[in-house]
Amino acid sequence: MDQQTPKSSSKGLQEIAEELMTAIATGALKPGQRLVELHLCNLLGAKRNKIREALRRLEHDGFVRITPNVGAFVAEPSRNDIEQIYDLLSVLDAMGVRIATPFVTPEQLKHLQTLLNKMEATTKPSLFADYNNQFHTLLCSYSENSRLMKLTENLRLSIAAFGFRSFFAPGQIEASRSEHGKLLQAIKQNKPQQAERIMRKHMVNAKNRLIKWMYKSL
Amino acid sequence: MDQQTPKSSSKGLQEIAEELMTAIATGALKPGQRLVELHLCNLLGAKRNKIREALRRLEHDGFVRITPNVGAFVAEPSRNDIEQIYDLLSVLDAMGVRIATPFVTPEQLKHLQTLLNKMEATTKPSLFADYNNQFHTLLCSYSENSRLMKLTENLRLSIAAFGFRSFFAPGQIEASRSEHGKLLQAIKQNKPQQAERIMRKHMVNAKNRLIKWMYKSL
DNA sequence: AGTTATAATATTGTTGACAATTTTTTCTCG
DNA sequence: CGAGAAAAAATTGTCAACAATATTATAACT
Repeated sequence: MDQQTPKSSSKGLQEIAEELMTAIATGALKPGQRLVELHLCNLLGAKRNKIREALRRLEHDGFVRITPNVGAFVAEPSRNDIEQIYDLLSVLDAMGVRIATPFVTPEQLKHLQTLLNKMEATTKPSLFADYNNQFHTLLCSYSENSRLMKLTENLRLSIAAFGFRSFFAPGQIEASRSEHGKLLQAIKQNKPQQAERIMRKHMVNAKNRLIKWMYKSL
Repeated sequence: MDQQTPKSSSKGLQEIAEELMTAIATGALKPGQRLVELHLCNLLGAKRNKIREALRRLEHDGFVRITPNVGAFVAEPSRNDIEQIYDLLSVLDAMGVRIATPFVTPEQLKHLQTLLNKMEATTKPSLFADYNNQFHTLLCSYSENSRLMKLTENLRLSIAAFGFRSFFAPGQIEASRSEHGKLLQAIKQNKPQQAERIMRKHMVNAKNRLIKWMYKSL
């Protein structure tokens, strides 16, 4: 009768996968950590088959590494992995803003500005990183390309566990702010190509800042 | 004892998923067609749990649509879906060629040229489309970004079932040839940015040609 | 004949049990 | 005490049976 029963019974695959992803992204599950199916079962209140499927999906999306007959482990992204992910994000986010720019409404602009304001008001790196993610995600959503959205969300999550680290380096928060400012201006002036260029540069810079900071001893 | 047993026993998830994807891509499984788990079981010689997991992955990657308690159906990409996929491919393939260009070896260039030659020699649309896919895939592989590779392969497969149709339109094969020629030249001359631009334009053109052809009655 | 209710079948969803394998612990011997 | 073998426990992989639901076929009625 009722069209949309509120997913009455147990948790769905999507939910479980998301919970696991955020647990990995927030660092509750640490890189290299072993993921025992039964533990996840009573941790998330789900049956083993569901956990199993979720783990396979997470492997496919690069969040965990599965060794046959041994088990699943939280992925430990190498430097190369990080660079790959940022390279992908740079062109995808840039594409997003290019497509979105001509259609951004004043309200949406306001939301973006609000997030930038919040970023102005904070100096705490982890919080700043959170707003930063929200900004990029929101902006990307305005492109109305659901596939692009899913891809970028996944990529962002997969580096969330350590992407925030670059904001600990001195001067990086300021640099990020300034780049975001320029970006928003290009959007306001309805210049898609310029916005795309700025975004791409911004993400490449972010990549370089993070790499430099993480591997600064070398 | 032996380090690498050759996947002795039954089929793995990866295999099953790939078989299903190619079956969808080649049109052996048609858009909208219902996929009954038991049928796939004795079709692929796999157990239901494996089929199940494979279907879930395929749903996640956009190859099938799953309705709870009802089942899985081969996806029927809408015009919007097709545009989304081509838009993604245009920036991803372009990124691939940009990264690859500075590192392409003479041998790799030769392989690419060989494929272009084959494309010169054929006028059969489906065969042309096949070589076309091989060309793009091979070129993308030279970027050495495994994530990019996986993404573009999936995207290409997900439109393979009808992407070839545009080559039935008069003049489209020739247009594609000329664009590929320019692209290879830019690569030979080690001009990454130019190659990137050409690739992007090429993919946008391909998108427009396909859309125009598929929805020409409108 | 056409339409609706009812039964039969088919299909998906879920669960627990068991086999195969790996990991940990214990035990034995030098 | 340490190394290595043997036993125990833990974990993953697999499967078949069952429940819940949807689809199809049949029957009853107008």
